[in-house]
Amino acid sequence: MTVQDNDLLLERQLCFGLSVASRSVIAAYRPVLAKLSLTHPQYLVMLALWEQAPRQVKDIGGALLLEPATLSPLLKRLEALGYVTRRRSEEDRRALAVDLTPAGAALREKALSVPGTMLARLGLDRDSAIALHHSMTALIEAATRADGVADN
Amino acid sequence: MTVQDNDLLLERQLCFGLSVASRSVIAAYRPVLAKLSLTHPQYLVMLALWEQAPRQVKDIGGALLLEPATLSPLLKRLEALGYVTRRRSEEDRRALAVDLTPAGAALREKALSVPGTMLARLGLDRDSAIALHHSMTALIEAATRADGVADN
DNA sequence: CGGCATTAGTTAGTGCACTAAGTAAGACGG
DNA sequence: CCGTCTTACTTAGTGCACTAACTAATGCCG
Repeated sequence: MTVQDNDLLLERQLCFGLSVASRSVIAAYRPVLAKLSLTHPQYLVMLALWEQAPRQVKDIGGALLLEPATLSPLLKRLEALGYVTRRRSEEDRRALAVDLTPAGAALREKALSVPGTMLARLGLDRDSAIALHHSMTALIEAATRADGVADN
Repeated sequence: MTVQDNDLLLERQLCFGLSVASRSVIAAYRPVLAKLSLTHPQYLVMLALWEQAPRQVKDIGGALLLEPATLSPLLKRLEALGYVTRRRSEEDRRALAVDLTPAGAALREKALSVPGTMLARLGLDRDSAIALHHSMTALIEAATRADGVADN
């Protein structure tokens, strides 16, 4: 078995570990978020709106690194749930002003317990969580930078 | 701003960072894997088969932590690509024996360069990759263990 | 002004991932 | 044996995520 052959195994552990970890953690969120009637991506959008509202689709997409085409139907589902409103902006009628409804704003109170619950579920203390966050940030930075580069 | 309010921000960084990192890294793989005509999940299945073939759907699912319902159509696409065969097992006609075609086995040679290319693209050395892998493994372990636990 | 490129969202199409329900084959107890 | 339980996979339905193509509003330049 050559060095490259070994890489094919190691590498499986790495890229693979990342996607499995992501799916596993999202799965761990599922029952917790179900109490808010939210999926994980919907939860992230709500977090973005709780930090600032109203926001444009483009702005939310920039914050979450999601394509407008992904957000468009997701936001309609949040609207159907009664958590957000979608209306064209007055100043620029191309832009959509996504805002919280009273129910959406109120949901924040119920969401306050989510982080604590999840850290406990995952058995993480703040330090590990922060360390993990640093790794993820560095990876994101490297991966998005790699996007523009011509590879061979 | 209370401690819990702060958590809602920190936590956004964590769970969120993980899923963004996963998507970003998969996106970085995309152009590399396109040369093999594979998506990232398809690549993971091929890695599993290069390690051992033939394998049952259940077995592959166990290795990749994927539901049979996810693999079923994915394997049909790999079959359509000419990389694998799907036929009922002789011993147990419920089970599907997923095996490599000559083209699928040959593809492994082209895949040998992927790990190196990706580590370079992501600017990771082996040590960081291994450290990252440890974090991911611990997270997966914690998240899947949390699955069974009754939460409140 | 008037035309034309740019920008913000939406729609269509493909593929992944999950849950729930269905089918078919093996296993097992009476 | 025969019915029942279990197991392996498939199908249906929902939702996320991406690319490409489209619509509509804005901005800009001559």
